[in-house]
Amino acid sequence: MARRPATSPRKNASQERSKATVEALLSATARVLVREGYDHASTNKIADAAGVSIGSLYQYFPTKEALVAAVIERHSNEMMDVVRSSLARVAALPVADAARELVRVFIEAHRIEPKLHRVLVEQTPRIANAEHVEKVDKEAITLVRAYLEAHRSEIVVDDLDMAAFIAVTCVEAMTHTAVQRRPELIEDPAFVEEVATFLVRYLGARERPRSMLGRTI
Amino acid sequence: MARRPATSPRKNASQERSKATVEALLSATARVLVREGYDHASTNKIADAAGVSIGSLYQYFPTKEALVAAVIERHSNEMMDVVRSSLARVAALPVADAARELVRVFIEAHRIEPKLHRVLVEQTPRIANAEHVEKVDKEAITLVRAYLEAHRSEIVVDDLDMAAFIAVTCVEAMTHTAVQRRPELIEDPAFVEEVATFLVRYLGARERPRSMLGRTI
DNA sequence: CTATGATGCGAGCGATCGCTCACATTTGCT
DNA sequence: AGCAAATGTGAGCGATCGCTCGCATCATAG
Repeated sequence: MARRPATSPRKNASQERSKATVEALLSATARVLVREGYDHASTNKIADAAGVSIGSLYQYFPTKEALVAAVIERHSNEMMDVVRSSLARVAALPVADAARELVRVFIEAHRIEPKLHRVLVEQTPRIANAEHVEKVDKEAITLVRAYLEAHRSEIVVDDLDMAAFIAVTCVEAMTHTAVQRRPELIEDPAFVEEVATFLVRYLGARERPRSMLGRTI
Repeated sequence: MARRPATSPRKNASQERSKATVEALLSATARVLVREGYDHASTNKIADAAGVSIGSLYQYFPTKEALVAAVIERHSNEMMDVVRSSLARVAALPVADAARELVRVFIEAHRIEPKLHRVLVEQTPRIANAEHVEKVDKEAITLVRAYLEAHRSEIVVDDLDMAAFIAVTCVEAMTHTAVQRRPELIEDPAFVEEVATFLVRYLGARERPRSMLGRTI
């Protein structure tokens, strides 16, 4: 009898059946988190919403935090995919266009389950959260830095690390804040344009002549 | 007998004694929040830490959330004071200097109990939190907008609302992110300089000639 | 002093939480 | 079919939580 002490999550979900259980748990967790917030999202409620017994929940996730961490990981991976795949096609574009695309892709990434995103960012206990939320930014910074390196002749900033950090942090903040507090801006093309302009002027690339700037909203 | 049903907080803390109790509760709440995080900061622990009985706690604060909300209010008022008083002295300065001061004052504001700030921003239930955290930004945006209006001739942006929103949101984000994830940047004068430059270039004000930009870190 | 209201106290209630475990059912394999 | 492993079940435990309430103590006015 090699059976483990029954507690602790089962190592592998080898059969199809159990994959479905895990999937049901993850999506139920997301739903309950959105509906109840972190504090009131009890494991019993989540198991109910998943149509799964509480015992099964604890066979795949050792704690509530582990369950939420899995949801965070999945969500931030989805966001990273959007960012990665879109930024990959930008390498050859001039700075002004790349900046616009960077802004666009961050907004696009925030369209993925925005309510869940909000709960995860705002209510999730620190330990589980920081690592993954930070990961998106970290990778974006790396990608942007590589782009800036390749386009050094077009820009005037000196410290590429600093510039990439500033660019990503600001775009992320603008996007995040707009999504949470000014939803109307998300639909406004002038907003994308303005934030892109913000970036371009900082990086020092040539932009459209000022006489053409006109009103932007 | 005008005594209320004993429950619900007592209306007024008229005597000196009760003011001290309220003060003890507020500061104990801050301490326990930092030490335990929101979830594990129980009202019993807070009452203990304040050297006050749990009953007294509930005579001044109807719920745990109300108690935390009071701490949030007090903290964000302290931050607003710093921002307000410092920005008031900037009105006459040219854009480049004002931008630098804006960055500096936000960093300064984040020096007030940074650990408490972090817990309040990151772990506090939404309802109590959003209103006050947002208030600092709202007021800063108003102040910055007024400044931009007065200095319109120095800048090239068209939409002052948008510009003020972008400026404040980005400075706040840079500061917040730096405080939480890159503490070394807070002490780095080049960081202030770089973010200020970021702003100035966007606003379109004249800045030091590019030949002088040199390395900034 | 006494009386009265303001303030302080803390055992403990009811609810809920995260989580366990003994057992049942299903699946895969021979 | 038969058996073992994988997977699923849910009553309920112990802990903790937010919070109540009956009562003690303190401050002040008369």
